[in-house]
Amino acid sequence: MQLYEELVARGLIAQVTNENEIKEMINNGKAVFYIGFDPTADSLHVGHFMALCLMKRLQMAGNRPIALIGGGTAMIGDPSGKTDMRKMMTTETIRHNVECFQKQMSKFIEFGEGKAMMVNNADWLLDLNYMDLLREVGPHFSVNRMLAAECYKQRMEKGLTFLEFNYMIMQSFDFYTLFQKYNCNMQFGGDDQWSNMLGGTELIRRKLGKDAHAMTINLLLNSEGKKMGKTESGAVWLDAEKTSPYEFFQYWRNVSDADVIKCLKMLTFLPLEEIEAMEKWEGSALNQAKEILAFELTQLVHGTEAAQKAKEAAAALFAGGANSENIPTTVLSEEHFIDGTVDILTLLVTAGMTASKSEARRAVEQGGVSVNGNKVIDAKTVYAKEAFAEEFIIKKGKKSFHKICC
RNA sequence: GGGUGGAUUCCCGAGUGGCCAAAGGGGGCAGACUGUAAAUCUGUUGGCACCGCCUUCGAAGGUUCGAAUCCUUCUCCACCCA
Repeated sequence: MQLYEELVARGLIAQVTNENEIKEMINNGKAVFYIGFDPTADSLHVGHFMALCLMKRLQMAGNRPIALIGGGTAMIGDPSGKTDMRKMMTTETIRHNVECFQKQMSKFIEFGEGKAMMVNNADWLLDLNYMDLLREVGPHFSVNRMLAAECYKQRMEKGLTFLEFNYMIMQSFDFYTLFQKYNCNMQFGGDDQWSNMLGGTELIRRKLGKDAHAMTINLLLNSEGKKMGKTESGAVWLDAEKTSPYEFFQYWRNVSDADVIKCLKMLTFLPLEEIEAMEKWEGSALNQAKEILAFELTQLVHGTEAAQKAKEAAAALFAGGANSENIPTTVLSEEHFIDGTVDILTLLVTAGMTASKSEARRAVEQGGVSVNGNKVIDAKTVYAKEAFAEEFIIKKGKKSFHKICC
Protein backbone atom coordinates (compact mmCIF):
# COMPACT_ATOMS: atom_id res chain seq x y z
CA MET A 1 0.00 0.00 0.00
CA GLN A 2 1.39 3.35 -0.94
CA LEU A 3 1.48 6.40 1.24
CA TYR A 4 -1.57 8.18 -0.08
CA GLU A 5 -3.66 5.04 0.04
CA GLU A 6 -2.56 4.43 3.59
CA LEU A 7 -3.51 7.94 4.64
CA VAL A 8 -6.95 7.40 3.17
CA ALA A 9 -7.29 4.04 4.88
CA ARG A 10 -6.40 5.60 8.20
CA GLY A 11 -9.10 8.16 7.78
CA LEU A 12 -6.69 11.04 7.84
CA ILE A 13 -7.44 12.81 4.60
CA ALA A 14 -10.27 15.29 4.64
CA GLN A 15 -10.03 17.51 1.57
CA VAL A 16 -7.59 17.80 -1.30
CA THR A 17 -7.30 20.26 -4.16
CA ASN A 18 -6.46 17.68 -6.79
CA GLU A 19 -6.42 14.08 -5.75
CA ASN A 20 -4.53 12.57 -8.65
CA GLU A 21 -1.73 15.07 -8.69
CA ILE A 22 -1.28 14.98 -4.95
CA LYS A 23 -1.28 11.21 -4.92
CA GLU A 24 1.33 11.13 -7.61
CA MET A 25 3.52 13.67 -5.90
CA ILE A 26 3.59 12.36 -2.36
CA ASN A 27 3.76 8.71 -3.31
CA ASN A 28 6.88 9.44 -5.29
CA GLY A 29 8.49 11.78 -2.82
CA LYS A 30 8.22 14.79 -5.04
CA ALA A 31 6.49 17.15 -2.66
CA VAL A 32 7.99 20.01 -0.76
CA PHE A 33 5.27 20.68 1.73
CA TYR A 34 4.67 22.85 4.72
CA ILE A 35 2.52 22.74 7.80
CA GLY A 36 2.00 25.84 9.88
CA PHE A 37 1.94 25.90 13.66
CA ASP A 38 0.86 29.04 15.43
CA PRO A 39 2.57 29.40 18.80
CA THR A 40 -0.55 30.10 20.82
CA ALA A 41 0.68 28.26 23.91
CA ASP A 42 3.98 27.21 25.42
CA SER A 43 3.55 23.59 24.44
CA LEU A 44 2.34 21.57 21.49
CA HIS A 45 -0.83 19.57 21.88
CA VAL A 46 -2.43 16.53 20.33
CA GLY A 47 -3.59 18.34 17.22
CA HIS A 48 -0.02 19.38 16.51
CA PHE A 49 1.06 15.84 17.18
CA MET A 50 -1.15 14.58 14.38
CA ALA A 51 0.33 17.10 12.01
CA LEU A 52 3.84 16.12 13.06
CA CYS A 53 3.06 12.46 12.50
CA LEU A 54 1.80 13.27 9.06
CA MET A 55 4.99 15.14 8.45
CA LYS A 56 6.95 12.11 9.51
CA ARG A 57 5.02 9.77 7.24
CA LEU A 58 5.58 12.03 4.27
CA GLN A 59 9.21 12.45 5.14
CA MET A 60 9.67 8.70 5.26
CA ALA A 61 8.30 8.55 1.72
CA GLY A 62 10.94 10.96 0.57
CA ASN A 63 9.06 14.23 0.64
CA ARG A 64 10.63 17.36 2.03
CA PRO A 65 8.86 18.88 5.04
CA ILE A 66 8.90 22.48 6.13
CA ALA A 67 7.64 23.23 9.60
CA LEU A 68 6.47 26.77 9.70
CA ILE A 69 6.16 28.39 13.08
CA GLY A 70 3.72 31.23 13.02
CA GLY A 71 5.59 33.84 14.98
CA GLY A 72 4.05 36.40 12.66
CA THR A 73 0.55 35.01 12.21
CA ALA A 74 0.22 34.56 15.96
CA MET A 75 0.31 38.33 16.20
CA ILE A 76 -3.03 38.32 14.43
CA GLY A 77 -4.78 35.21 15.70
CA ASP A 78 -6.64 32.75 13.51
CA PRO A 79 -10.39 33.24 13.72
CA SER A 80 -11.10 29.81 12.15
CA GLY A 81 -13.20 27.65 14.37
CA LYS A 82 -13.35 30.26 17.08
CA THR A 83 -16.64 31.68 18.07
CA ASP A 84 -15.21 34.56 20.04
CA MET A 85 -12.54 37.06 19.39
CA ARG A 86 -9.18 36.00 20.64
CA LYS A 87 -7.16 37.91 23.12
CA MET A 88 -4.17 39.47 21.47
CA MET A 89 -0.95 37.92 22.61
CA THR A 90 1.97 40.02 23.63
CA THR A 91 5.09 39.82 21.52
CA GLU A 92 7.05 38.49 24.49
CA THR A 93 4.62 35.62 24.95
CA ILE A 94 4.81 34.79 21.29
CA ARG A 95 8.57 34.82 21.31
CA HIS A 96 8.64 32.52 24.32
CA ASN A 97 6.15 30.15 22.73
CA VAL A 98 8.12 30.04 19.51
CA GLU A 99 11.13 28.83 21.46
CA CYS A 100 9.11 26.15 23.21
CA PHE A 101 7.66 24.96 19.92
CA GLN A 102 11.04 24.77 18.27
CA LYS A 103 12.44 22.70 21.10
CA GLN A 104 9.55 20.25 21.17
CA MET A 105 9.36 19.82 17.44
CA SER A 106 12.96 18.81 17.15
CA LYS A 107 12.09 15.80 19.27
CA PHE A 108 9.70 14.50 16.66
CA ILE A 109 11.14 15.54 13.37
CA GLU A 110 14.72 15.53 12.18
CA PHE A 111 15.78 18.93 11.01
CA GLY A 112 18.89 19.84 9.13
CA GLU A 113 20.59 19.74 5.76
CA GLY A 114 18.63 17.61 3.36
CA LYS A 115 16.09 16.82 6.08
CA ALA A 116 13.22 18.84 7.39
CA MET A 117 13.35 22.59 7.52
CA MET A 118 12.06 24.94 10.15
CA VAL A 119 11.08 28.49 9.35
CA ASN A 120 9.36 31.29 11.20
CA ASN A 121 6.98 33.53 9.31
CA ALA A 122 7.87 36.40 11.60
CA ASP A 123 10.96 36.63 9.44
CA TRP A 124 8.99 37.93 6.48
CA LEU A 125 5.68 39.10 7.92
CA LEU A 126 6.99 41.48 10.54
CA ASP A 127 8.74 43.77 8.13
CA LEU A 128 6.01 43.98 5.55
CA ASN A 129 5.17 47.42 4.30
CA TYR A 130 1.45 48.01 4.39
CA MET A 131 1.20 49.86 1.08
CA ASP A 132 3.44 47.45 -0.74
CA LEU A 133 1.52 44.50 0.57
CA LEU A 134 -1.84 45.98 -0.29
CA ARG A 135 -0.74 46.63 -3.85
CA GLU A 136 0.95 43.28 -4.20
CA VAL A 137 -1.70 40.92 -2.93
CA GLY A 138 -4.73 43.10 -2.22
CA PRO A 139 -6.17 42.98 -5.73
CA HIS A 140 -6.18 39.20 -5.67
CA PHE A 141 -8.52 38.79 -2.74
CA SER A 142 -12.23 39.24 -3.17
CA VAL A 143 -13.83 40.42 0.03
CA ASN A 144 -17.11 38.98 -1.12
CA ARG A 145 -15.56 35.61 -1.46
CA MET A 146 -13.67 35.81 1.78
CA LEU A 147 -16.84 36.62 3.66
CA ALA A 148 -18.46 33.56 2.17
CA ALA A 149 -15.66 31.34 3.48
CA GLU A 150 -16.77 28.94 6.17
CA CYS A 151 -14.25 30.17 8.70
CA TYR A 152 -15.57 33.71 8.55
CA LYS A 153 -19.21 32.84 8.12
CA GLN A 154 -19.44 31.59 11.66
CA ARG A 155 -17.98 34.82 12.86
CA MET A 156 -20.39 37.01 10.95
CA GLU A 157 -22.86 36.50 13.76
CA LYS A 158 -20.61 37.20 16.69
CA GLY A 159 -18.42 39.78 15.12
CA LEU A 160 -15.09 39.80 13.36
CA THR A 161 -12.40 42.43 13.54
CA PHE A 162 -10.30 43.64 10.67
CA LEU A 163 -7.26 42.28 12.46
CA GLU A 164 -8.54 38.73 12.33
CA PHE A 165 -10.00 39.18 8.90
CA ASN A 166 -6.45 39.60 7.65
CA TYR A 167 -5.37 36.23 8.95
CA MET A 168 -6.25 34.47 5.73
CA ILE A 169 -4.23 36.94 3.74
CA MET A 170 -1.17 36.45 5.91
CA GLN A 171 -1.39 32.69 5.68
CA SER A 172 -1.79 32.93 1.93
CA PHE A 173 1.21 35.18 1.80
CA ASP A 174 3.20 32.55 3.72
CA PHE A 175 2.46 29.92 1.13
CA TYR A 176 3.26 32.35 -1.67
CA THR A 177 6.57 33.17 0.00
CA LEU A 178 7.55 29.57 0.62
CA PHE A 179 6.61 28.65 -2.92
CA GLN A 180 9.03 31.18 -4.26
CA LYS A 181 11.80 30.67 -1.74
CA TYR A 182 11.83 26.90 -1.40
CA ASN A 183 9.65 25.58 -4.21
CA CYS A 184 7.16 24.56 -1.61
CA ASN A 185 4.31 23.20 -3.69
CA MET A 186 1.96 21.83 -1.10
CA GLN A 187 0.41 22.80 2.17
CA PHE A 188 -1.07 20.50 4.79
CA GLY A 189 -3.10 21.38 7.80
CA GLY A 190 -6.13 20.66 9.93
CA ASP A 191 -9.45 20.68 8.17
CA ASP A 192 -10.40 23.97 9.81
CA GLN A 193 -7.61 25.53 7.77
CA TRP A 194 -9.08 24.65 4.41
CA SER A 195 -10.21 28.12 3.37
CA ASN A 196 -7.00 29.74 4.56
CA MET A 197 -5.03 27.21 2.54
CA LEU A 198 -7.05 27.73 -0.59
CA GLY A 199 -6.30 31.42 -0.23
CA GLY A 200 -2.67 30.52 -0.69
CA THR A 201 -3.05 28.30 -3.74
CA GLU A 202 -5.24 30.94 -5.30
CA LEU A 203 -2.72 33.68 -4.67
CA ILE A 204 0.07 31.61 -6.18
CA ARG A 205 -2.00 30.90 -9.26
CA ARG A 206 -2.95 34.53 -9.73
CA LYS A 207 0.46 36.01 -9.03
CA LEU A 208 2.69 33.39 -10.55
CA GLY A 209 0.39 31.44 -12.80
CA LYS A 210 1.54 28.21 -11.16
CA ASP A 211 -0.25 25.40 -9.41
CA ALA A 212 0.17 24.65 -5.77
CA HIS A 213 -1.74 22.12 -3.75
CA ALA A 214 -3.44 21.83 -0.43
CA MET A 215 -4.57 18.91 1.62
CA THR A 216 -6.26 18.81 4.99
CA ILE A 217 -6.40 16.08 7.57
CA ASN A 218 -9.49 15.29 9.53
CA LEU A 219 -9.71 16.78 12.96
CA LEU A 220 -9.66 14.17 15.67
CA LEU A 221 -13.25 14.14 16.83
CA ASN A 222 -14.78 11.73 19.29
CA SER A 223 -18.00 9.86 18.69
CA GLU A 224 -19.94 12.84 19.99
CA GLY A 225 -18.34 15.15 17.48
CA LYS A 226 -16.20 17.00 19.98
CA LYS A 227 -12.54 17.68 19.50
CA MET A 228 -10.38 15.17 21.28
CA GLY A 229 -7.29 16.01 23.22
CA LYS A 230 -9.03 18.27 25.64
CA THR A 231 -9.87 17.74 29.26
CA GLU A 232 -11.72 19.90 31.72
CA SER A 233 -8.50 21.39 32.95
CA GLY A 234 -7.38 22.20 29.41
CA ALA A 235 -5.56 20.56 26.57
CA VAL A 236 -3.60 17.34 26.71
CA TRP A 237 -0.10 18.72 26.27
CA LEU A 238 2.94 17.03 24.86
CA ASP A 239 5.16 18.75 27.41
CA ALA A 240 5.76 16.34 30.31
CA GLU A 241 5.76 19.28 32.72
CA LYS A 242 2.27 20.30 31.71
CA THR A 243 0.74 16.86 31.22
CA SER A 244 2.68 14.12 32.94
CA PRO A 245 3.30 10.89 31.02
CA TYR A 246 1.00 9.17 33.51
CA GLU A 247 -1.85 11.60 32.82
CA PHE A 248 -1.16 11.40 29.12
CA PHE A 249 -1.34 7.64 29.27
CA GLN A 250 -4.56 7.75 31.27
CA TYR A 251 -6.21 10.11 28.83
CA TRP A 252 -5.88 7.60 26.03
CA ARG A 253 -6.55 4.63 28.26
CA ASN A 254 -9.93 6.23 28.99
CA VAL A 255 -11.21 6.99 25.51
CA SER A 256 -14.63 5.58 24.87
CA ASP A 257 -15.16 2.29 23.07
CA ALA A 258 -16.42 4.02 19.99
CA ASP A 259 -13.22 5.97 19.54
CA VAL A 260 -10.40 3.48 20.13
CA ILE A 261 -10.03 2.13 16.65
CA LYS A 262 -10.25 5.53 15.08
CA CYS A 263 -7.54 6.83 17.39
CA LEU A 264 -5.31 3.87 16.68
CA LYS A 265 -5.64 4.45 12.98
CA MET A 266 -5.17 8.16 13.02
CA LEU A 267 -2.55 8.54 15.69
CA THR A 268 -0.33 5.49 15.82
CA PHE A 269 2.12 3.98 13.39
CA LEU A 270 0.86 0.45 14.03
CA PRO A 271 0.27 -1.48 10.80
CA LEU A 272 -3.29 -1.28 9.59
CA GLU A 273 -3.68 -5.06 9.57
CA GLU A 274 -3.01 -5.13 13.29
CA ILE A 275 -5.56 -2.45 13.95
CA GLU A 276 -8.12 -4.14 11.78
CA ALA A 277 -7.70 -7.28 13.84
CA MET A 278 -8.52 -5.30 16.96
CA GLU A 279 -11.65 -4.02 15.34
CA LYS A 280 -13.14 -7.45 15.90
CA TRP A 281 -12.61 -7.29 19.64
CA GLU A 282 -15.77 -6.64 21.55
CA GLY A 283 -16.94 -5.59 24.95
CA SER A 284 -14.36 -5.50 27.66
CA ALA A 285 -11.77 -6.95 25.30
CA LEU A 286 -11.55 -3.48 23.89
CA ASN A 287 -9.79 -2.50 27.08
CA GLN A 288 -6.73 -4.17 25.66
CA ALA A 289 -6.91 -2.04 22.57
CA LYS A 290 -7.10 1.02 24.76
CA GLU A 291 -4.02 -0.05 26.61
CA ILE A 292 -2.18 -0.50 23.34
CA LEU A 293 -3.31 2.90 22.17
CA ALA A 294 -2.21 4.57 25.38
CA PHE A 295 1.13 2.81 25.37
CA GLU A 296 1.90 3.52 21.74
CA LEU A 297 1.13 7.19 22.04
CA THR A 298 2.94 7.69 25.30
CA GLN A 299 5.90 5.97 23.76
CA LEU A 300 5.87 8.23 20.74
CA VAL A 301 5.62 11.35 22.81
CA HIS A 302 7.59 10.56 25.94
CA GLY A 303 9.73 7.57 25.05
CA THR A 304 9.57 3.87 25.79
CA GLU A 305 10.75 4.09 29.36
CA ALA A 306 8.18 6.67 30.39
CA ALA A 307 5.46 4.73 28.62
CA GLN A 308 6.41 1.55 30.44
CA LYS A 309 6.38 3.32 33.78
CA ALA A 310 3.02 4.91 33.12
CA LYS A 311 1.58 1.57 32.18
CA GLU A 312 2.93 -0.13 35.28
CA ALA A 313 1.74 2.63 37.56
CA ALA A 314 -1.75 2.41 36.11
CA ALA A 315 -1.80 -1.36 36.37
CA ALA A 316 -0.68 -1.28 39.99
CA LEU A 317 -3.20 1.35 41.03
CA PHE A 318 -6.20 -0.10 39.32
CA ALA A 319 -5.36 -3.63 40.35
CA GLY A 320 -5.34 -2.73 44.00
CA GLY A 321 -2.74 -0.30 45.02
CA ALA A 322 0.69 -1.63 45.80
CA ASN A 323 4.00 -0.28 44.59
CA SER A 324 3.23 2.77 42.58
CA GLU A 325 6.38 4.62 41.80
CA ASN A 326 5.27 6.61 38.85
CA ILE A 327 2.05 8.33 39.71
CA PRO A 328 1.80 12.07 40.29
CA THR A 329 3.37 12.91 43.61
CA THR A 330 3.32 15.89 45.89
CA VAL A 331 5.98 16.51 48.50
CA LEU A 332 4.79 18.24 51.66
CA SER A 333 6.82 20.91 53.35
CA GLU A 334 6.78 22.21 56.92
CA GLU A 335 4.19 24.93 56.37
CA HIS A 336 1.55 22.37 55.48
CA PHE A 337 1.63 21.03 59.00
CA ILE A 338 -0.16 22.66 61.89
CA ASP A 339 0.86 21.24 65.26
CA GLY A 340 2.45 18.35 63.45
CA THR A 341 -0.67 17.31 61.52
CA VAL A 342 -2.36 17.99 58.16
CA ASP A 343 -6.02 17.61 57.45
CA ILE A 344 -7.42 15.71 54.51
CA LEU A 345 -8.86 18.81 52.85
CA THR A 346 -5.50 20.53 52.77
CA LEU A 347 -3.97 17.41 51.29
CA LEU A 348 -6.51 17.24 48.49
CA VAL A 349 -5.99 20.88 47.61
CA THR A 350 -2.21 20.75 47.86
CA ALA A 351 -2.13 17.72 45.61
CA GLY A 352 -4.23 19.62 43.10
CA MET A 353 -6.95 17.00 43.22
CA THR A 354 -9.56 19.58 44.07
CA ALA A 355 -9.62 23.28 43.32
CA SER A 356 -10.77 24.39 46.77
CA LYS A 357 -11.36 23.11 50.25
CA SER A 358 -15.08 23.32 49.69
CA GLU A 359 -14.77 21.02 46.72
CA ALA A 360 -12.55 18.74 48.78
CA ARG A 361 -15.10 18.71 51.58
CA ARG A 362 -17.86 17.75 49.17
CA ALA A 363 -15.77 14.94 47.74
CA VAL A 364 -15.16 13.55 51.23
CA GLU A 365 -18.77 14.00 52.35
CA GLN A 366 -20.01 12.18 49.29
CA GLY A 367 -17.74 9.26 50.00
CA GLY A 368 -15.37 9.84 47.13
CA VAL A 369 -12.06 9.96 48.93
CA SER A 370 -9.92 7.20 50.29
CA VAL A 371 -6.41 6.97 51.68
CA ASN A 372 -4.44 3.79 51.09
CA GLY A 373 -7.68 2.02 50.29
CA ASN A 374 -9.60 3.15 53.37
CA LYS A 375 -12.51 5.46 52.83
CA VAL A 376 -12.22 8.81 54.55
CA ILE A 377 -15.51 9.47 56.31
CA ASP A 378 -14.85 12.67 58.22
CA ALA A 379 -13.75 15.88 56.51
CA LYS A 380 -11.94 16.79 59.70
CA THR A 381 -9.63 13.79 59.56
CA VAL A 382 -6.03 14.72 60.22
CA TYR A 383 -2.79 12.88 59.63
CA ALA A 384 0.35 13.06 61.72
CA LYS A 385 3.66 13.59 60.03
CA GLU A 386 4.66 9.99 60.69
CA ALA A 387 1.86 8.76 58.43
CA PHE A 388 3.84 9.90 55.42
CA ALA A 389 6.85 7.80 56.21
CA GLU A 390 4.93 4.89 54.76
CA GLU A 391 3.32 4.97 51.34
CA PHE A 392 0.46 7.43 51.33
CA ILE A 393 -1.88 7.34 48.35
CA ILE A 394 -5.02 9.38 48.07
CA LYS A 395 -7.73 8.26 45.71
CA LYS A 396 -10.47 10.62 44.65
CA GLY A 397 -13.32 9.23 42.67
CA LYS A 398 -12.65 6.22 40.55
CA LYS A 399 -9.61 7.20 38.62
CA SER A 400 -7.74 9.96 40.30
CA PHE A 401 -4.71 8.88 42.32
CA HIS A 402 -2.04 10.93 43.97
CA LYS A 403 0.88 10.09 46.16
CA ILE A 404 1.91 12.26 49.07
CA CYS A 405 5.22 12.16 50.83
CA CYS A 406 7.17 14.27 53.20
C1' G B 1 -20.19 60.44 14.38
C1' G B 2 -25.93 59.42 15.44
C1' G B 3 -29.57 55.79 17.21
C1' U B 4 -31.15 51.06 19.44
C1' G B 5 -30.26 46.72 22.19
C1' G B 6 -26.89 44.17 25.30
C1' A B 7 -22.74 42.61 29.15
C1' U B 8 -25.37 37.69 35.03
C1' U B 9 -21.71 32.47 38.41
C1' C B 10 -17.35 27.22 33.89
C1' C B 11 -20.96 27.88 29.25
C1' C B 12 -26.01 29.04 27.59
C1' G B 13 -29.71 31.64 29.95
C1' A B 14 -33.78 33.50 33.77
C1' G B 15 -33.99 37.33 37.25
C1' U B 16 -35.97 44.70 36.80
C1' G B 17 -35.60 47.11 44.88
C1' G B 18 -35.66 42.93 50.05
C1' C B 19 -38.04 35.94 49.99
C1' C B 20 -30.79 36.19 45.55
C1' A B 21 -24.99 32.80 46.36
C1' A B 22 -28.99 34.15 42.25
C1' A B 23 -34.38 29.65 38.38
C1' G B 24 -33.61 26.18 34.30
C1' G B 25 -30.40 23.60 30.95
C1' G B 26 -25.45 22.08 29.48
C1' G B 27 -20.85 20.79 31.37
C1' G B 28 -17.98 19.28 35.74
C1' C B 29 -17.43 16.51 40.33
C1' A B 30 -19.08 12.45 43.61
C1' G B 31 -22.31 7.94 44.59
C1' A B 32 -24.95 3.39 42.50
C1' C B 33 -24.31 0.15 38.23
C1' U B 34 -19.77 -1.36 35.31
C1' G B 35 -15.03 -3.04 31.73
C1' U B 36 -10.31 2.73 34.08
C1' A B 37 -16.12 2.49 28.11
C1' A B 38 -21.12 4.12 27.03
C1' A B 39 -26.09 4.65 28.77
C1' U B 40 -29.12 5.33 33.10
C1' C B 41 -30.51 6.88 38.07
C1' U B 42 -29.14 9.90 42.66
C1' G B 43 -26.53 13.80 45.03
C1' U B 44 -23.59 18.09 44.31
C1' U B 45 -21.67 22.43 41.73
C1' G B 46 -18.61 30.81 44.60
C1' G B 47 -15.14 30.91 48.98
C1' C B 48 -14.07 30.15 54.10
C1' A B 49 -13.02 29.16 60.49
C1' C B 50 -19.67 25.70 56.61
C1' C B 51 -26.32 25.53 61.09
C1' G B 52 -22.52 31.41 60.65
C1' C B 53 -19.47 34.73 57.95
C1' C B 54 -17.15 36.82 53.40
C1' U B 55 -16.86 37.98 48.04
C1' U B 56 -19.68 37.83 43.25
C1' C B 57 -24.14 39.73 38.45
C1' G B 58 -18.78 44.51 32.57
C1' A B 59 -15.85 48.98 35.69
C1' A B 60 -16.10 53.16 38.95
C1' G B 61 -19.15 56.29 41.66
C1' G B 62 -24.19 57.59 43.66
C1' U B 63 -29.55 57.08 45.57
C1' U B 64 -31.69 53.79 49.48
C1' C B 65 -32.50 50.99 55.96
C1' G B 66 -31.52 47.55 51.69
C1' A B 67 -29.32 47.21 44.71
C1' A B 68 -27.74 41.96 39.87
C1' U B 69 -32.14 45.13 39.75
C1' C B 70 -32.79 52.62 40.15
C1' C B 71 -29.38 57.11 38.64
C1' U B 72 -24.43 59.06 36.59
C1' U B 73 -19.95 58.36 34.04
C1' C B 74 -16.79 54.92 31.61
C1' U B 75 -15.30 50.25 28.86
C1' C B 76 -16.57 46.47 25.54
C1' C B 77 -20.06 43.95 21.99
C1' A B 78 -24.16 43.41 18.31
C1' C B 79 -27.67 45.73 15.04
C1' C B 80 -29.49 50.09 12.19
C1' C B 81 -28.10 54.99 9.96
C1' A B 82 -23.59 57.71 8.06
